[in-house]
Amino acid sequence: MRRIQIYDTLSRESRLFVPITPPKVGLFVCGLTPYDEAHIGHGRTFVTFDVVARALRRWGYRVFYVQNVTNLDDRLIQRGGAEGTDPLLLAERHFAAWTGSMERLGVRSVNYYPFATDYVPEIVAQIQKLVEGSFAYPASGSVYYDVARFPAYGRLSGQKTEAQRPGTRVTPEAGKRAPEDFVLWKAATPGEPWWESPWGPGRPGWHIEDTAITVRLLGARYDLHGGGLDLKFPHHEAEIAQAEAATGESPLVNFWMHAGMLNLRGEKMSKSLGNVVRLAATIDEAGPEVLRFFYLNAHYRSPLDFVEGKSLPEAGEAFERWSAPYRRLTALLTRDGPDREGAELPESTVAEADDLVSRLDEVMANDFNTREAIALLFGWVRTLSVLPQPFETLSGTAMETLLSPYRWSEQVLGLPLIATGAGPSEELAASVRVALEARRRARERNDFAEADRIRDELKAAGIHVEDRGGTTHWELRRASE
RNA sequence: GCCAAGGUGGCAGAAUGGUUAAUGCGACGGACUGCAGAUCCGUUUCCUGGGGGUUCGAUUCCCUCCCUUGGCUCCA
Repeated sequence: MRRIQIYDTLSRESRLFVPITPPKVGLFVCGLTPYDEAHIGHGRTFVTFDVVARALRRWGYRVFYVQNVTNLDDRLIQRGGAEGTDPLLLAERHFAAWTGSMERLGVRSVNYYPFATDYVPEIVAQIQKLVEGSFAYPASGSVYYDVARFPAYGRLSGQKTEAQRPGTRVTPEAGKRAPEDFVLWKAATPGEPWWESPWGPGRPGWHIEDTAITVRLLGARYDLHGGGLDLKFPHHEAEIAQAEAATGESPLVNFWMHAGMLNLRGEKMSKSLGNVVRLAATIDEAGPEVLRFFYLNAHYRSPLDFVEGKSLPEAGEAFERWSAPYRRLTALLTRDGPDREGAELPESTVAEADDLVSRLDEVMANDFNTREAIALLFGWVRTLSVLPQPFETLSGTAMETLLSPYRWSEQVLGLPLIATGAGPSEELAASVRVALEARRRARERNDFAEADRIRDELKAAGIHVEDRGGTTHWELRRASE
């Protein structure tokens, strides 16, 4: 199979990817806690791992992609309490909105979204194992992980434990033996959702759901674990400690992948700074393709800076040019069908297309370098724009050849998004034809004022008109562009 | 303070131990156009944070300093 290099954040190096049981690949990505609207930083992470799954599937792997949903935690309880809503219902609601955004962004590779509260028996069982193995201890109705019992704790993040870190102040929590110990099971508080357990009524801590879910669904060891860089410590550190101690197997995952943060004007988005850019609204404004293009226009591990009023318009310009040949070819094929008659391409062009597709696979196999892939595709845009034969003269087969690098992109990058709408309606097309015919006559009699008036009017209706050579082309564009 | 990831042209953002350091956006000039747009051609001069070191050669490897971002038990 293809040689795939993936950067593993635990070993801090790029390594050859070899699945535990090929062609199967287990992929787990930390999902989110749906206590509020998703922002564009969340979007980046999930588009990243969508592309990872798409690429691996293209290369013949059978990827089982699991992404958990923390549908109960402190924030949900707090928010629910403030709104007078059941936290579980609140989570449900935000989850629905969030998957809606994901769908629009073309994130479709997740196989299963397990909810934390559907895995309480697994969670309790795992905690029990940890208690039995003396990796965890109960204290006043809660259960804590005894970090001192797991020497590898801190290897992923390079963090030292509190004990090794003199001079830091930590507010001690009742019952904890050491400040770095984390809660596995939280004793119930009146009015909050709770489950029965050997330690009394309570609910799961934050970290435990992931390992209870992955041990159940992906096994004690699996191939890939993804998430935002901000989860590296303590969350992923805790996952390793929990799973490896509970199963006795190591390593929990072969490759840790962390997506870089999306910064807003150089600083992290956060509620307290009031600089959160909402995902759904951004998709509305810029269009899902442009946002997805923006994300993939940087390497997934690099920090990416988002500047309002600049980043997306810029990405929009680039995407427009990048996808223009695709749109023109697709329109012709849609109109005439794949069997349309016309000229074939010279051998050299066919070979060039094939070669490009292999190079695309190559750059993607190098730690999913989407930016490099996009750059290569821009080279194809140039090739197409200097092609001696106009698209209109080509056969359906020839057009498919020209589209083949874009087909690769549809499959792997998820761009352009396969259109969900049917395109302009026949009714609209007819009225545009009438308007353009009027404009043509106006131009014929050199009445350019009238011709431009018609063009401006169409533009206001979102119809972009271009005179290319002797013919006039038009297409629908988003009003904001 | 500790840990981690980064610092590349006007901006965004790749790559590489070695001839001219991608690609995009923007700007400028030209071709085409009634104009615009799109496209093409050209320009945007000696762009890899500072300083050391290794090397025939470093932007790439090592050390150090500075700066930015993230994490240090809420984080995608």
